[in-house]
Amino acid sequence: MNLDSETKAVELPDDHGTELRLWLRLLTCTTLIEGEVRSRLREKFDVTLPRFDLMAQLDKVSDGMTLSDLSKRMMVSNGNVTGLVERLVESGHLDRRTSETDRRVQFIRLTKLGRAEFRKMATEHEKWIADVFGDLSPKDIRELMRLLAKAKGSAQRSAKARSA
Amino acid sequence: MNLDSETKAVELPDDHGTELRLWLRLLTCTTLIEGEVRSRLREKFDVTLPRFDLMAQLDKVSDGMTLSDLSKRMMVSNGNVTGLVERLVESGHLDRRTSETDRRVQFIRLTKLGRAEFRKMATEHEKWIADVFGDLSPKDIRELMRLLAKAKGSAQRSAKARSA
DNA sequence: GCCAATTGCTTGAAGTTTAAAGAAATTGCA
DNA sequence: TGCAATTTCTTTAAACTTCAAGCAATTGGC
Repeated sequence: MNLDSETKAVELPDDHGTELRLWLRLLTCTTLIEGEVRSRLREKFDVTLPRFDLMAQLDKVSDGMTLSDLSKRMMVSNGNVTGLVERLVESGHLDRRTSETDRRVQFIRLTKLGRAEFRKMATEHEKWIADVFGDLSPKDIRELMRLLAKAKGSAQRSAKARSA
Repeated sequence: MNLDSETKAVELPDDHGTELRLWLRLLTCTTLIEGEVRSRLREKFDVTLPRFDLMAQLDKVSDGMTLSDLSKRMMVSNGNVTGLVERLVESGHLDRRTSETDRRVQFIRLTKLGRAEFRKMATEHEKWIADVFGDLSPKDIRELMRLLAKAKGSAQRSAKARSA
């Protein structure tokens, strides 16, 4: 009887505990910060996080974006974006225009109102985030950025391998 | 005229850009992994992520947990947990029992079926996560753990300061 | 013991989210 | 050209989520 291999098999049926703990910690951090941002957005601006996120994507460009672009960037489903855009057009923050060369395509832009309101929120938002990470040194931040970039690459590789 | 202070004021109206980029990267990582886990859970086990998360909390304990405990640990609202538990009791995965000493309190446990199914899923889940972080060295993982712990502490401090 | 405050949970409304199916338009290829 | 794939977007159903209001039970002064 091979005691070594027996013991190993029982105690280390592949030790993936550290990765799991890492994932849970990552998730906890994100959930915590997301909840905080959500609360503050509601409290100070009476706006939901998804709407803020959508406007943030649109604020980056001047000439509009299609629904598909939005759903890819926000990493949510197409149908989801349809509904969000609908409500934001309704409230006067967004402007939708059908493409002249491809009638399936809708270009979405921030209205003047939408951009003005977003800019106000974004300024505050940036301060909140700075405060949230206030205990981290510049070096900590650089290191986190680097490691998260590596993690992102790894996760993309893993996701791609599955769907292939 | 003081050129220095002028320039500074224009170019650095508080530079919080790095923190914001860090937050977006953190969020992207989490969203990416979460989406991957969600897909695989649905695909292989036909279960939703929230249900898996809830069962994961209950699997840690043998003698059950109250709804409040669950909502605190999962960092979601009370009403949310009520609905989730309801559906999982319905499907035979959970068991609810009213406390004898405090009739407001409900103790929730995994049924035999629930625990068996969860264990199967958890084994697979752990492998997925190990693969997701597969490109990271043990040292990378240790560093990420450390920095995320620091970030979590910082975020908690920030959240607490606001609500105070 | 009384009763205001607190705690545990549920409910209802509004919104977000996904997955899946489908409609409309365009593209590419034989 | 013809028409099968593809792309873009919408729709639908079910589930998830939050917030706020509310109910019932318990607790902590007094």
